[in-house]
Amino acid sequence: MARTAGSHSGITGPKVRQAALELFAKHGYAAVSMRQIASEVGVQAGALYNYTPDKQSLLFDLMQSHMTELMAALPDNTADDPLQTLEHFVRFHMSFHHDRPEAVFIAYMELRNLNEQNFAMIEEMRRAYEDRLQGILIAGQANGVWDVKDAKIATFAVIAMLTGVNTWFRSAGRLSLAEVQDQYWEMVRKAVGAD
Amino acid sequence: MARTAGSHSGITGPKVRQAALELFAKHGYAAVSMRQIASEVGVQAGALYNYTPDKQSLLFDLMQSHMTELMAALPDNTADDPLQTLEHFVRFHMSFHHDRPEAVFIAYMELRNLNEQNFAMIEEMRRAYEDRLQGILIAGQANGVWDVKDAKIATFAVIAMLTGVNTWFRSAGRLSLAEVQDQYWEMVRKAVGAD
DNA sequence: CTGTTATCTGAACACATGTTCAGAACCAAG
DNA sequence: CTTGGTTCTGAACATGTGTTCAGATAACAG
Repeated sequence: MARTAGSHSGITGPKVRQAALELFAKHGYAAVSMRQIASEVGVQAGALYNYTPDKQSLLFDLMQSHMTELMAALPDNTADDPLQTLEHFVRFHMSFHHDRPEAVFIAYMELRNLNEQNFAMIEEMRRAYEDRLQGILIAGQANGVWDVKDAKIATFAVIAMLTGVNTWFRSAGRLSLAEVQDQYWEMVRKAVGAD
Repeated sequence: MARTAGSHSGITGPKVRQAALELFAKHGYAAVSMRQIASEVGVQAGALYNYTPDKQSLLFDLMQSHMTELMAALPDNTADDPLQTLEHFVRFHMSFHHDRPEAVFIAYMELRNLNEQNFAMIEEMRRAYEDRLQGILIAGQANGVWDVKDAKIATFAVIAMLTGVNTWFRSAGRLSLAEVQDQYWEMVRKAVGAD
């Protein structure tokens, strides 16, 4: 019969993930204890093990969810012309990352705390994401829309530049996200040599 | 029992720093124990306290040394024209960071493990470094050498882009550092709108 | 109400943590 | 060889670690 028994699985589960997300982002995976997470949730440490087999899986699940969401949200790019596609990518990357600073932070900082298998899986998803940008850059190069010497290098450069925004941008600052997006898009457009 | 040494302050001291540098860079500050560092040095944990008052100071010293070296090595830029100054900055940043990947990694990843005072000091040094680039960008803007909408944003963008190289560049790869420097310089030059 | 079952507590386990310190081991000078 | 000072060991301290599990607790079905 329909599950529904005694309690708060539907509430506690998400709370555990949320607490882990915030604490890992703030203090780092290694510096956060299961007891701290439990305390944030309002529960004893043992109860966490109803929701994750171990601490490592908790980290991995957060990172995997993030990367899966990222890939799913990434706009398709078979239709438009390369310049528009690149612009969409730039704006998408910035707004998606802006909306989930903790997950982004963890995805970049905690790679070394994944075990070998988990690391390989996340790394492959990251590569798939980078490949999407690289594909766009190659397409525009083939069409003569812009001029990049090495698509791989340009890919790294653009992603690093865009992701870096998360380290300083605050919604309460002097610029809105839209303004920052405009300026970054202009820099990217110029950097690849598009008019 | 068999002890190893007698008066090795001049040897053990640097060894402690080196071991801490490597281990912190590889596993993260919080994930590394004093006993691991000691073992790398070939000594018992207690002996480390002849060289550092505590673990926190060990981290801070590494970061402070790195930032001090960075500022000291940064070429002066009062003489040249802005375009050349910017090019020097770009090439300098890339080669300096390339030469000390562990220190760079630590300087970016372990900020949150500094206590409040230490964090403030490192953060100020970082700001001073960024200000140097910002100064260059403003000077070139004033001279009409290039066109950047917002010098602060351009500063962040350029630094993020350049520092990102450390995450993927390997000397054994298909490109030399010089080639990568050339390409990044071209992208930066175009991004700021210089001919 | 009773019976069932998912959820949680609280204690325990075995081991790791940063740090301290008395005393041993060592080196160099006299 | 003796003395003096530096460097290191080995054990200890108090606390924290991830994880397990028997049993208490709560929510539902009948």
